[in-house]
Amino acid sequence: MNRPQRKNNPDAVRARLIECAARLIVDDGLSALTLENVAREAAVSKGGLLHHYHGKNALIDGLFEEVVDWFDSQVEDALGPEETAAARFSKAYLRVVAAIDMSVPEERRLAVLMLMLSSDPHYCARWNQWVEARLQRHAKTDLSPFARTLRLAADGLWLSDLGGGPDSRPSARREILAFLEDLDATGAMSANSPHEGGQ
Amino acid sequence: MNRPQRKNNPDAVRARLIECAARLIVDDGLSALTLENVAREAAVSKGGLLHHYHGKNALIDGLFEEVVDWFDSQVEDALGPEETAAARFSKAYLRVVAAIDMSVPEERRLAVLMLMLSSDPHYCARWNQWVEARLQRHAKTDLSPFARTLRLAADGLWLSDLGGGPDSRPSARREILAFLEDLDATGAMSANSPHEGGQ
DNA sequence: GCTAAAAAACCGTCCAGACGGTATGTACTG
DNA sequence: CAGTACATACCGTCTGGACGGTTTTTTAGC
Repeated sequence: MNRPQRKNNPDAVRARLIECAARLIVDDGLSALTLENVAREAAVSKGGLLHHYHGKNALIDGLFEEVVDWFDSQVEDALGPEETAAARFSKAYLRVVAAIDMSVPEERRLAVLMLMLSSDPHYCARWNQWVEARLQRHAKTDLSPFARTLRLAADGLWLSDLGGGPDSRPSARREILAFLEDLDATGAMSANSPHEGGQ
Repeated sequence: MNRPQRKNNPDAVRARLIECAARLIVDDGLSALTLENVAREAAVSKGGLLHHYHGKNALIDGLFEEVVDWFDSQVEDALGPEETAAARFSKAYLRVVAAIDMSVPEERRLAVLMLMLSSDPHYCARWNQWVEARLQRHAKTDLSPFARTLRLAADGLWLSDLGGGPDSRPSARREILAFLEDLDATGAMSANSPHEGGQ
């Protein structure tokens, strides 16, 4: 019944194409993202690639969408139970970013997002849109300077992951996380933005 | 064409080439960085460009070096007077990044650095080298989680500048800066890093 | 100081290769 | 048979860069 070796598996091919595109970007830089390279990596012909994605932009769009969706769901899962907890969203954001393990392909893709963000104003705008939307949804808890700082630090961590900088080492990362959580515990974020009173 | 007392000034030409390359990247994206474009912007022929920089890589390397040097000198200038102050280097780092005004061409170039960092692993490595070197020099003051967090937040701010995210607005930025300085004042960074020395 | 030679600065053209994309063919599936 | 899922071949464009020529600046010899 279940043939493990189906000859045709377009969904798998599409997934492989996205996956390979991400891998190429992260490992070899944006300039390595060519249709031919992606096709070869995914063991598909260029024509095959273009059958699934009608052009390079479609490929990149697909990749972008996929990664944002993934990140979104991760953050959603990481949200703490208390809906009124200070910096609830930003803490989840940081937790997800800090938990990234670059050796896991799925998580590796987040680096791609970072790449695209910085390289193309278009994706930049779409990312900002996502962030703004989430901030609006969590306006009660995540507009404080503390929340902003958390997200900023998360972005820094994220960037560091991409380049393998000195702060991407697990020990350094754990230190930072502990530090920020400590801040949280001591109520350092009580100095809130003009909008809200925290805690 | 008659040149009115044409003066040969190769250094100025080189500087102009770098400048135009930076401008092109920031304004029109990495893909706009072609030899022809740079040459045209700098009012030099492609041959002339290649006379000064033996290939595109040499041009980019020159640009990279220049920007890093500039940033380095800025941070050096921003270093506080007390040599033993906690997070002395990281605070200067943050100050420089936070002071970036994207409407000033010279400071705009920092965006180029960010771009190159994220797009090419090679420059990523060289940037890390710089950071590591500075961290080693300031090992006594800048290995604490607080210092790390400062730099991370600076990177986040930096990235935000590039994309015009919600945290790049002056008001948000001032809030964050004030928050971090407040942290500093309350001595939150006293919990220092356990380990020492790198590599 | 004058001049000739050498070097540096700069120009314009041409070309091989890469890249995105198209057109067409073919095998498998339902 | 129709439609999906690919492969192969090919095209037009762009880009990096090589190359040879021209002008300007420097150096050397006298």
